[in-house]
Amino acid sequence: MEDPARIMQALGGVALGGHSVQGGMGLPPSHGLEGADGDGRKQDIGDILQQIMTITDQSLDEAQAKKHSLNCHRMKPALFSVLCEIKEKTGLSIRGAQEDDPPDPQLMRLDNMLLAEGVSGPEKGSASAAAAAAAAAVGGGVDNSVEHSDYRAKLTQIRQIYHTELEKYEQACNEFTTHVMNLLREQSRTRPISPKEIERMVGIIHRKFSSIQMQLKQSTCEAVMILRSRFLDARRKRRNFSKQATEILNEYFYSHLSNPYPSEEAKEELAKKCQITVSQGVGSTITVSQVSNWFGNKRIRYKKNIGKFQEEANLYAAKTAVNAAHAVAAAVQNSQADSPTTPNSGFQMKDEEFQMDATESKNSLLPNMFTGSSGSFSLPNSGDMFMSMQGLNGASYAGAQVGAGVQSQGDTIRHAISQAVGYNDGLRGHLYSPHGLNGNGGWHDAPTPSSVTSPTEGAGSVHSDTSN
DNA sequence: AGCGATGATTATTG
DNA sequence: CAATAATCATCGCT
Repeated sequence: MEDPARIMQALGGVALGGHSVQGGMGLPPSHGLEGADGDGRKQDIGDILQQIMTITDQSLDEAQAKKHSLNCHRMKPALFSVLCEIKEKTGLSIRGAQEDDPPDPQLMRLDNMLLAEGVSGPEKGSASAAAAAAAAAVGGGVDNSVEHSDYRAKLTQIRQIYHTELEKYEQACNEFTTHVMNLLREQSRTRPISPKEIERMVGIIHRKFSSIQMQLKQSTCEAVMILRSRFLDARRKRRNFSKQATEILNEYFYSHLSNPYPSEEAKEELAKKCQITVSQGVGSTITVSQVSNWFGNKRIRYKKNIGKFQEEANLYAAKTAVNAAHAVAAAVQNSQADSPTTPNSGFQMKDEEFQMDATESKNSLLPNMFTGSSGSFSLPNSGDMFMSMQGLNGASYAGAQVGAGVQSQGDTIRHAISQAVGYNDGLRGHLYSPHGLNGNGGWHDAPTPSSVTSPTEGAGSVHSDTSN
């Protein structure tokens, strides 16, 4: 183990691609020829060895000259035999030092992790593609939306650094190996070096470099772990959705109250819509999985305490109702002649809001209301819609035909109204009636709210309630 | 600080 | 595997 170590020491000046490798190469300081005997020749040998050692530190010309003089030295044959002798004696220790490299379990662990994290592994195509793959691998899902861009970018960075470093080390290793081999071959003329020893040398160099690589891998792993934990922490650190986003989600929720389970496409659309709406602002972007979370939370919380959400339900139901009404009105052109209520007041005061809603949601909201949920949207009942509108405005419904207004409590009244409307509607019971979830409290079995269930029953009782 | 609202995570279930 | 239910952790307000 000594020979090679010294040689490496002698070659220590070789540049390693500009990278410090101090950690990996724990080279022992050079002592003299510790085990050498033969005091008489020791001095001579020491001198010559010294010359050999310093060869590499000198310019080529000098080195050539020195080598030449060495080779022509009269003592050369003697020295050679002496070296052979010494070598024979130390040969045993060399054999003993022969270490095979068992697949280091830790290295394998690191490799596996890097592979799993997408840091190592096949370098496919562009960096962005690789980054995407990496992100997908980490996310463990199809959730490769904008939210992860930060994470992805950092992971890509790590990946790039890792690969460049790895490349550099590999290159340095190769250079170093060839350099050493050349030197050894060269020196084999001055001292006995068998090809086997060169081979062994190469092996040792490779081991050294692979230990450096392991360090690199380790630190890369650490970096990924840190990045990951930060990322997870950041995810836990929630940010409330923007008002508009919540609005959009709520609109969908309450307009699909009978079956508030948006399909994957619907979720995507909602997420997209939320992004667009919030795009300019600093507001958080919303992902599909966040939409899923939101609906999950919303369903459970709504079901848990319908009362608490009633006001909100009315609000959004009315909103969509306004949309619907407006659309219907536009389509049918003032066919509300029958309407028992006074359409104008309630209708118009919401109009401006409608404008806004209509522009931002005309594509999905209306179709949902009419096709998605009820299938039929016979007009005659539009009066109910106006009723609900007024109710939610809180202001003007009092004078309207629903006499219940006597009680000042707006909430209860709105609740009652909503129930009444929920039962009557031509827009189908799901509009925002809590009865949308079958009396048992579950949505599960009613994916397709058999809609046309005529308003016959229910309506009566509820109505009577309200009017009293 | 306390508290409710709310987004996210976890465990359970069919 | 998606939905639910429970729980966690933070936000926003008072």
